[in-house]
Amino acid sequence: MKKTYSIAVLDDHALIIEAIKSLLQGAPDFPFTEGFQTYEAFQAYLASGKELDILLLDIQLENQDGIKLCEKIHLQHPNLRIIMLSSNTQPHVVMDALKKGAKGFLPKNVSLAELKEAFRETLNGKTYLHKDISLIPSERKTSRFDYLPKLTRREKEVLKLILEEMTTTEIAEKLFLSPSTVETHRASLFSKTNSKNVVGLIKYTLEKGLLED
Amino acid sequence: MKKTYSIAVLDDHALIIEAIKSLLQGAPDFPFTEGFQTYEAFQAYLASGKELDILLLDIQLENQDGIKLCEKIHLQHPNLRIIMLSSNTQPHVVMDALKKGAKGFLPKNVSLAELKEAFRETLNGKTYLHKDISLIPSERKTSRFDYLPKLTRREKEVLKLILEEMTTTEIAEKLFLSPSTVETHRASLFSKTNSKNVVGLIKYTLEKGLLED
DNA sequence: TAAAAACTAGTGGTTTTCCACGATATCTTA
DNA sequence: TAAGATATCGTGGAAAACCACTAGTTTTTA
Repeated sequence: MKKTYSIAVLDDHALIIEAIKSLLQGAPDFPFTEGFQTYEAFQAYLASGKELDILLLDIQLENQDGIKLCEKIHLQHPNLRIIMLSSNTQPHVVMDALKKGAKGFLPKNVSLAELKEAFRETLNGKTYLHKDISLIPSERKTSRFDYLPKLTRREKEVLKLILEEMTTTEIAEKLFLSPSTVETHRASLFSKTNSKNVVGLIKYTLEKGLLED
Repeated sequence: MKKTYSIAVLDDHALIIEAIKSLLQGAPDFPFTEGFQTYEAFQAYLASGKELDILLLDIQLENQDGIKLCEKIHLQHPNLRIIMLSSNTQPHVVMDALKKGAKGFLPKNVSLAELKEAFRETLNGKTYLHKDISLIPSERKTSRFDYLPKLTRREKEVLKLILEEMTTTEIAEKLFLSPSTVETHRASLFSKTNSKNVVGLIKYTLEKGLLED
């Protein structure tokens, strides 16, 4: 396990960046790494090969929808923990962000203690939500956030190979199965994701992180 | 040679104007003169007979195409140095702006040092481009930003409908085209994204944000 | 204005997907 | 141990995707 984790902030207000930065001076194990005011600057940083563990992302950037941005970043960097910063804690907003890959939700006036707590939780693969944030009870009952369909071992294997642009025949050969069997697994993948065809399946997989871990 | 030069910013985001303004407080020889959020305000200023040496112009104003604006301003005020502000550093965009009279190109998160450097260069009749900007398309591999293939209008339309799980026939009907035509567009989408089939195309589209904007 | 790019549409294929069935074997767990 | 889920494979067929061409028209750009 690593000793320290790198933390970045993407928020168009320099003030927020500064606030987080100064907060984190009290947490040596979570060193503030970088602040970005634009998505482009953030992209450039990651493109240069730098590593990052956690991103604090403003939900309302200048021109961009932070949740969409979250989705995009999440697709490109599945291992990066994204924690949304927002004063808007409406349940549907929170749910939406979580579905698009956010791992946490904090208000902008977060305390150091809570910030650290959120970091620990998300690094452990959990989801952290600020106390005041309550999800709609009916949506809460399942797991912590999403009702992702459960895929069987074989279905996952087949799905991974579909993602690699392989045809049914190729997958069958690779897994030493009959094409019929692979077709059966495909069919059950469509059914589980309510897709009409492979396009829907791929979209579902990428957008909801169906294949993660 | 003058001792000081007047600098103005035309950008619809007040934040950017403020950012530049505060940056320039560290450069007494380049006093910040005025910030404008609309072209009309800028025009009014010049019409009143005030002088201006350099204009920092946002490439993406609210409703206007900054490059066209650049051309217009340049025709009216040939001696005014126009430096474009943009996060979009695609070669063709840069080339386009330069052809329309821009003398420089900078990202919005420019540093004071670079800003001053750009001013000096352009005042000397040269052209200044941010270091990450490459005019040669074949060098884009070295650029920090991913190269995205340029899709035509029709290709984008077709791609959007593919994303909606529509079949070729359905797309053809919706766009009032022959299925053959839709197939042609599909084929060129595959070719442009180096995909073997629709799976690769969808992955590419979602992961690289091909369809954005 | 000439060249290039985009858009259109076709022929005639082959391959792959997707569907609707049925059916047996194994593994898991209540 | 019985039920249920998972994994396996089949037939047959319709629909869709994909390929390799050609080629005329329109729009854009140099």
